Amino acid sequence: MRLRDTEKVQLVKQKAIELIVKDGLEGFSMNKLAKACQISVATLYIYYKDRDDLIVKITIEELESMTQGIMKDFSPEMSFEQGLHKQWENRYAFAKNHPQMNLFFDQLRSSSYQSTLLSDSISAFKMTMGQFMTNAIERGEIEEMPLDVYWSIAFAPLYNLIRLDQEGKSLDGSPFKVTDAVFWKTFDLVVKALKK
Amino acid sequence: MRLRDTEKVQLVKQKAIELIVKDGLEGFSMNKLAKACQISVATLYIYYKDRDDLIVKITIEELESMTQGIMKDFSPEMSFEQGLHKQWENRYAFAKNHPQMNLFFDQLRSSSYQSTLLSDSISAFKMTMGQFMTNAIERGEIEEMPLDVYWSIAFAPLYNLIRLDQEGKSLDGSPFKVTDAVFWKTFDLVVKALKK
DNA sequence: TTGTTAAATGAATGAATATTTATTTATTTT
DNA sequence: AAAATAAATAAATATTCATTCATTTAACAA
Repeated sequence: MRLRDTEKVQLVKQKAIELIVKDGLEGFSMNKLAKACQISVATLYIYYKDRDDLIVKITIEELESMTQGIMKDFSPEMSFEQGLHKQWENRYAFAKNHPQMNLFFDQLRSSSYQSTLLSDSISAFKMTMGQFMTNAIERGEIEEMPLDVYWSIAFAPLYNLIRLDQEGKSLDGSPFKVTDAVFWKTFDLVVKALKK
Repeated sequence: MRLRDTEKVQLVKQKAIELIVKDGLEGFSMNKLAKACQISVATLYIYYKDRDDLIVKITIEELESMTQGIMKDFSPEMSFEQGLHKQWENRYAFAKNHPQMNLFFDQLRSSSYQSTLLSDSISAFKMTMGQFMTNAIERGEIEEMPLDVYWSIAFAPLYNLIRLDQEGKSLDGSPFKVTDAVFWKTFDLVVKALKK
């Protein structure tokens, strides 16, 4: 029995993400991926059943790594301001350490894979986040509101900042990097919106 | 001289948007588009120079229609709360009347067309929006903050709500439609965040 | 009616795509 | 060292892609 070359397997995963971020799913092909890894296309079909399988499996792995990163040291029992701060911290850190991840997920969110992937697998994660909000409301820390309203205010501004930062330019076209100051200033305003 | 069939031209535009929203740019092809319109592929090459030209021209037209819709009855001289309310109203109305548009632009934002399209053409529009914020700060209606922070708080929650609405399901998986009440509740919280 | 012009077409083109095949290579087990 | 097994490959296949070509069709001008 010959062993599967784990370095090669890792390389495939990494290059796939790179290529999809660079060219979009539209410009991503099995042949290009093989060439980028300097391996035979056929090898890809040993690792994965087909193109779809490759994309789905890689995405699920990355999703899991991301939820893990986001949940680090977080508990739905934390106080509202502590908990939300931790969430912002974790998401900020993850975006910095995995600069391609948000772009990668953007690709999948705006593709035919969305329904398969992004809606299903994260349900446990979402439950926890829902619980956190419910607790905060019950404690009277924030106003009562639907989960979707909460989520839209609590996180949409954060991801918009991260996106602008990674695109590297501000809305007026000038160069742009999110500083810690700007980031936490935004956080303060979000807390102001939600707190009772 | 035979006249170009304007109904056919319109059909091509509409079906192109439909297909891109459904399958992504990745799954969009000239042959599929022709088949969907029940015309010859060659006809597409009478209307448009090539695939790129088709995508770019259609996008520019839709962008113009959208900025027009968003700017209706708005002026950067309006008071902060009135002006932002009008912006939310216009964007909400546009999203309702053109349910595919946000999804369509999402496709392009996460593609190689982004730099060509979404950064260039809207600059006048962005200038106006920047002016509106600057005025609000000068009048002391809102706190001082960078444009990107303002934008992230003022509009990212809105678009997140619209997206959830159009996906038709809430974060916990239950069916979801944005009601006027939910929409304006979110608006109130956003105003609360920004106002001095 | 006839000629002119561009719209519209069906059927090709070659290039790129995903996937499969037959074969070779490396590693473990006997 | 030989047999067994799966990894890895190079080369082929069938399909889909964007684009073009030769031809027909419709509308107007003479």
